[in-house]
Amino acid sequence: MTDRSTPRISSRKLPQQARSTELVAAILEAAVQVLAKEGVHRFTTARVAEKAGVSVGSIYQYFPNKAAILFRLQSDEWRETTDLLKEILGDASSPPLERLRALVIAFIRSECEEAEVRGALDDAAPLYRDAPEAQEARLSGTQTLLNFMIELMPDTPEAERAVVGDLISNTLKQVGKAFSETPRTEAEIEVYAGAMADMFQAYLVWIGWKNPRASDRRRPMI
Amino acid sequence: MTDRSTPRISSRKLPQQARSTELVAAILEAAVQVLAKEGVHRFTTARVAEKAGVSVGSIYQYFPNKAAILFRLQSDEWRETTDLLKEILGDASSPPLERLRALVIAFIRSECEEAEVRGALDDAAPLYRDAPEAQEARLSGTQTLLNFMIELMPDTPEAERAVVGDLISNTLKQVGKAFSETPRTEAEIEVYAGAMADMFQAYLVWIGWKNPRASDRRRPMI
DNA sequence: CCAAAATACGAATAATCCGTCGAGTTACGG
DNA sequence: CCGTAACTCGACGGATTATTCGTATTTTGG
Repeated sequence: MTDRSTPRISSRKLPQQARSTELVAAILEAAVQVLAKEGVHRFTTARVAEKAGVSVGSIYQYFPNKAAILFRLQSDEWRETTDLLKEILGDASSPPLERLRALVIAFIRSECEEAEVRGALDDAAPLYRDAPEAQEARLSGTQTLLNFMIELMPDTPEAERAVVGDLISNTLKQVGKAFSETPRTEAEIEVYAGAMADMFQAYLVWIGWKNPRASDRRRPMI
Repeated sequence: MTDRSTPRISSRKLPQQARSTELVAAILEAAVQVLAKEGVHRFTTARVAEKAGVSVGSIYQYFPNKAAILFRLQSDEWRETTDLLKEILGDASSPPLERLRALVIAFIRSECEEAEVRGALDDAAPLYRDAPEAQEARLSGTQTLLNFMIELMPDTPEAERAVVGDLISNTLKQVGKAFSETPRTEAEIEVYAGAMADMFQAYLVWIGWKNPRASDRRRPMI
């Protein structure tokens, strides 16, 4: 790897004809398989090329380097997850704490479903972590949750809300990741995610009770 | 790396004379420096040897492979942290929830202090994660906390207590790790760790309130 | 002071891997 | 139908690295 300080990691050029589009798709699919079956330290351009039925050179037509393939996979996953969260949070009909609970369960479940690939992607993180695109993407993912915190803690001072939001979203992300690293049954998932939701709820209720203020009549939180 | 399925990772042989003891110490010290300054992917036996002022061959007298050096570093850190926790939890004079708070703050602070090395060690985890010694060590670290949970939730059924304990210790560990990945001021540490302790406390109080039972008179939890 | 054991050395080995390049192939536009 | 551009190929260069092993040096015990 050419190991410049901030490696380019976006696409080298975009596929224009049909065959090259398929080629990129084949590469990505093969990459997932190689990653899941062999792990990061066996994840080589040669192996991906072989699995995809293309040549190494072709990979480098559309990916500037190996890390770019991994980043692309991670990027796609992030997008999917963000969409999932947005969908749940967008349903304004159910009360905030219920939406939070639904979100926790959905998130944990989603992590467990693709644990194989995600675990390997985390191992590979050092390869693309420093790229500016990655930092950007991570930030945007967190932002969605932080905005939702305003709904959950309308009467909490901005500064405290930021800390609490950071704590909750980090817990969700990090603990969810660790939890999904070992295979889980659906029952285990529900119990654990339920407990996590309970913890968030107890915390938020306590915060709400600590900062009563508010226009006096407001639907209680639970 | 010889990449056998379950690589030996413990010491190859023990130093017997004074010079070899110093040599091992020099290797470990150099390893820390290389790791902190260069990162995992620059962590090579050659670089460690050079920094330590010894030869590559000497390294392999006492470490079966590169991963063993990293595992040894991680192992030492785990031991230190475990001792720290035991010390705090052992003080039977202060009430459980206060000890938990002290523990959270001490743990987070300790993570932040050695963030440089720890971050790199996490990146290196794939290299030794599968070794039986590592799995064992991880387990023992968690056990200390789980035992403490009995004190915190005397009236909670065993099954639930296990889940809650796992959730709390995972949160502490994982979120602490993520938090320490960016440099923090002492003030930030206290705010964040305080918030985490608040969250645990709110959760535990809520659980205690949900499972009242108990021999009626028992010192209330807060 | 000597023999044997422990220790230290570092060049050599064997393997791996990323990314390039020039030649060959396929599709497209006119 | 042909010239050009897009595309694909895969051997090869260049670089890095983990680990070994024969040799040299130092310590120890007697």
